[in-house]
Amino acid sequence: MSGPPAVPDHPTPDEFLWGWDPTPGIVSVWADAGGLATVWRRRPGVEGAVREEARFRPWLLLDRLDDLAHLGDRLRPAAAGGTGITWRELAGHGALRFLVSAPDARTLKAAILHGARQRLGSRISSLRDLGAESVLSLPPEEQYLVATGRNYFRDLSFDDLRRLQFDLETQGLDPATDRIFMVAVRVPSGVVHLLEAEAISDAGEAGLIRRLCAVIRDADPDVIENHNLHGFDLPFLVRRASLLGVPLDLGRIGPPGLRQRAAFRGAPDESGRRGPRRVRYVVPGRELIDTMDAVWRYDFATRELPGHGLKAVARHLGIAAPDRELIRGDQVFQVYTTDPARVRRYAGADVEEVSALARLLGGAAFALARMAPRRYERLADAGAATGVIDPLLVRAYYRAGAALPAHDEGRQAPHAGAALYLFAAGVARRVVKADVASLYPSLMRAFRIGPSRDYLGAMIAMVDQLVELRLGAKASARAAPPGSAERHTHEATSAAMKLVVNSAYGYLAAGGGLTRFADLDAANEVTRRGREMLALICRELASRGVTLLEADTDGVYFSVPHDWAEADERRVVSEVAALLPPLVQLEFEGRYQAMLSHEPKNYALLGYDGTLVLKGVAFRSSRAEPYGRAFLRRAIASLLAGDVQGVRDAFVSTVDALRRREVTTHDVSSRVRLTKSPDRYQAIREHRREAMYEALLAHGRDDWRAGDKIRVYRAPDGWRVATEDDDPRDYHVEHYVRALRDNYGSRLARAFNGEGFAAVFADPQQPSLFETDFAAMTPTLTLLPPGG
DNA sequence: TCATACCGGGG
DNA sequence: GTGTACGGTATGA
Repeated sequence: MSGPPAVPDHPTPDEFLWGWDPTPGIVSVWADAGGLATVWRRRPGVEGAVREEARFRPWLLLDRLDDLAHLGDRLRPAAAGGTGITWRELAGHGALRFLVSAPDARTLKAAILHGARQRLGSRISSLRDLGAESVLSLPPEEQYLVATGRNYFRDLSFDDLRRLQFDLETQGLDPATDRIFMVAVRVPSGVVHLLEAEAISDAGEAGLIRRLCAVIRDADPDVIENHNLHGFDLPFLVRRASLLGVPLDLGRIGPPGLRQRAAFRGAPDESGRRGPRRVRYVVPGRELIDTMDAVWRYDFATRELPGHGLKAVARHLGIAAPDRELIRGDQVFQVYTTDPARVRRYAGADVEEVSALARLLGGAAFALARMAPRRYERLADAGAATGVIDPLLVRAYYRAGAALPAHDEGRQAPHAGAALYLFAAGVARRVVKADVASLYPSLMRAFRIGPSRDYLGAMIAMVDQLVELRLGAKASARAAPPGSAERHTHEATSAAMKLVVNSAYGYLAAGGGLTRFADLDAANEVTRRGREMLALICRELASRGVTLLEADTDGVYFSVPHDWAEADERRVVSEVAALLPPLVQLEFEGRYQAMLSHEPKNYALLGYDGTLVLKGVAFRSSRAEPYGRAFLRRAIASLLAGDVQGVRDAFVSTVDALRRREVTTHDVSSRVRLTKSPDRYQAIREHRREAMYEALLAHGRDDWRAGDKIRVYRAPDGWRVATEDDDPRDYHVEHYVRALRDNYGSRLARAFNGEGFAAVFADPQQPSLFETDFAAMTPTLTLLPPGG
């Protein structure tokens, strides 16, 4: 490859990121193969959206013109100003170098297929059969947005959108048999309508669906939201409406009925049911947003949510009302028959929470839609690499008039990942954490590592710009009043930029089957630089007199000598930071009284304010029994305070409490999930008995459902079911005594030598030959050999 | 015991 | 036309 080829136009990095057409206020786009784009725009504070129609020329990219040669002189160069099918050869090195367009995508497609069949045979039935290496064809809306340089939401803030939430209440989960009996609808003004079927009958349900459509048409929202909208409410509604023969007239134009698009997550495809083929519903003029997607994306970054259900998330994020009505899913309809007011409160709370959740977490997708040439609803459920970066790159090359590289499946190069070292195990004091902010994007910028085939340098230019812009967005967010729309928009912009920047590396590593510019060599170079950087940081820290504890990918824990002050800690971090390339920033992240280092990625930290944080599966197993969990926290708190006597006391008192049966049944029970239904278990019971189910049956229960969670505990003769209102304390004491030492005590073992551990966790009822002076013992730190 | 298959959510 | 990921549990060999 020679140097970068000349390209006819010179898009700016600004245009890579933001497009170039300043048209403000676009809230939805719908385009068809005939080259008609319908655009809805609104002005802040004005209730109605304006509908505009625009003509565009459908276009696609080909690797050759051969298949259009049969058109003869009906195929004309774009420069000659033809109105039929035209072509233009793009500059640069990419395989997809012919931009062809026509007034109608269908005639263009038909012409290509006609030629392709002559060349390759009749098995070619769609453009897809030509392969991604030969053709790039975008959905009509994206063709329009790429070609015009327009984007959604310019000059709008999230609160300028007209958003509507609706939530179905049904008799059950199966639309073949269960009816919709209530729908809660929150319209953009904030008013909540509770629509109810006048009777539990075909006519009653059909009337309910008609009223739902009428409320939505009246409110005329830009956006329709719910939690699991695409996984439950829409497919359920579509199915019921079809069974009842009610038209679903929800769009802003066109005939009634929802359209479908292929999606990875969504409802199962009704026709073919092999593989992960799913569909999502689409409607002209409105964006259908599932808050579960936003929750998913949020949890991917934070990994702190207890679950992804609406109620759990709302509670966790502090948007659930304190008196929030809760009803178990399988009881909703039954409660409705006896206490309908309760179900109304419940359904109303659902839509209120969805609205708050969408506002809290939906901003990132909103901000992305101001950059990438895709519909807002697509950006809300797309992965960052294929869903955001790829469209941005395609637009950058289109704008430059530059040929696009085709997907390259490439080789499956072995990929070396991040570095992980455990330098020491046991208890360390005066611990400091230092880490590199956004390590991988920083390395890409610092060493100019980008996809080798990105000859415009668009990806690095975008990462550079996003990182810089994000600093500005963060500052603007801080400057804006808390809770204001302005602050919200800036925070969302910052979050969206972080998402894109952090996925740039993932884009490289994803492999050519997924992303157009994938480059495993570049990805390997990023991780290699990362390992090198981490090793350098560790080496330089160690040479300044600290003790290294654990290093993982982009951060390192170390302990400092006893006579160092915080200023000394900060000084070594800045000294080492100064040795790194300018764009790689090592930061002082935190300091702790003490750390228990157990295994890689498994440790406990005691802050100077006394807070104890446990990290890793060894310390936070969901199956852990409450008594063990409580013991572990108490013992580790003592251990990190250097109080071995306290650890011994925690163990002895827990053992004593078990033997005196002072521990409740609940506290020795653990939560398990039932996977077999009663029927299924009965079917295999003679063949193979399973303790959990036997316990349930012995408990007199045969009405459970697959997926239910129960608590069980060990009795001397097997497993039993623990219930809320019964506390028989007939558990197998010695089983739990053993578990206390083997499952929980063992997590402190690295802080002792063998004899010390044996003494601390010795059975209090079996006096040893000599007394141990626990108060004189100190937890130890063991330096591990490199590579261990 | 280890490998793999499947789940998450919605009423 | 799409293209997730991650940690847990259940299962089967």
